[in-house]
Amino acid sequence: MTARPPAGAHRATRQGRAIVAALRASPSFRSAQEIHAELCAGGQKTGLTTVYRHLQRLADDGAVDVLRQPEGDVMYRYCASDEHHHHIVCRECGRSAETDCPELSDWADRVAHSLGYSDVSHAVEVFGVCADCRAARR
Amino acid sequence: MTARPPAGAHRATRQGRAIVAALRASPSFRSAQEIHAELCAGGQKTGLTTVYRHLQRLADDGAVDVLRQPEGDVMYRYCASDEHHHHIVCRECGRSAETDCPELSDWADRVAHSLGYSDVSHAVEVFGVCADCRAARR
DNA sequence: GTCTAACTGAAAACGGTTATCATTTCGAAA
DNA sequence: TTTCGAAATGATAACCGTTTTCAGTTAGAC
Ligand SMILES: [Mn+2]
Ligand SMILES: [Mn+2]
Ligand SMILES: [Zn+2]
Ligand SMILES: [Zn+2]
Repeated sequence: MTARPPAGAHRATRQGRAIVAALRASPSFRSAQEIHAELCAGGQKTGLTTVYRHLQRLADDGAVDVLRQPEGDVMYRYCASDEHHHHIVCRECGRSAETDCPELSDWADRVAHSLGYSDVSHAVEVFGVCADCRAARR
Repeated sequence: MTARPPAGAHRATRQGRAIVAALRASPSFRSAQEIHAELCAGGQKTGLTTVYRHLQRLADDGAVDVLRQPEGDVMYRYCASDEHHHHIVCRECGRSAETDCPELSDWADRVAHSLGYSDVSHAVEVFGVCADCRAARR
């Protein structure tokens, strides 16, 4: 009886490394299509499907944060922190910064419970214009 | 010279009234497709395109609030208040309640400015399980 | 009643994402 | 080092909510 491998681990591939590298190199949230285009342009041939698959798994594993823009596109960013936190995203260039949110969690819990809701979670995104973009404007 | 009408006002139609009525009657956020199905089931023949058009205009006019669910579908709800506010949405049935957010605005402004961002806006949705759904569970 | 811009809705187009499936590749075990 | 099955890949097609198109209908000002 040939005891087969555990079957469940991730395998190291050129494409996976390239996708993680692209995410790590960017201070902004990026879409699957942007990453795909970037890899192709840089000579790293990779299927769009594969990019989607890796981003999805990275998100499931909690390695990247997912942001759904007001327009609907889903964007990903490699996060410095693995704690729960939120982002401030530049409306013009996409650059984002992270911030924690103790007061926010308290507020959400308090309000939700007072209205009879349990199992509370919250989604917060703050948008603005970053210093660079403001300078470039004028 | 026949002075033509102002050209810009909205016209009263059976379909428009039905859509507004459906929104007003619901305490939950509803999708365009849900509203369309409801109208058709109730004998109010209406094109899906028309539902989308009315919801879009109502949203532009600020008469309804727009919520993009984590899964991506866009949902609409007729709002009681025209002030800036946020929602607590039941993950199971969609029922929502409104809440204001003075502390939240302060938090967002403070954090954003400290990171160099201006023209700050924020999007917040709180999710939970409402009392009815919690009761129905067990 | 006339007239025109607003409105309607069936059908086709759109665009991002996911499913399919034949093929390739990784890597644990032999 | 060779083997071999699960994991990964990627071209293609399907999906699905939404938007566009366009020919026909209708509200409502005159
Ligand atoms: Mn983050
Ligand atoms: Mn509201
Ligand atoms: Zn910027
Ligand atoms: Zn509920």
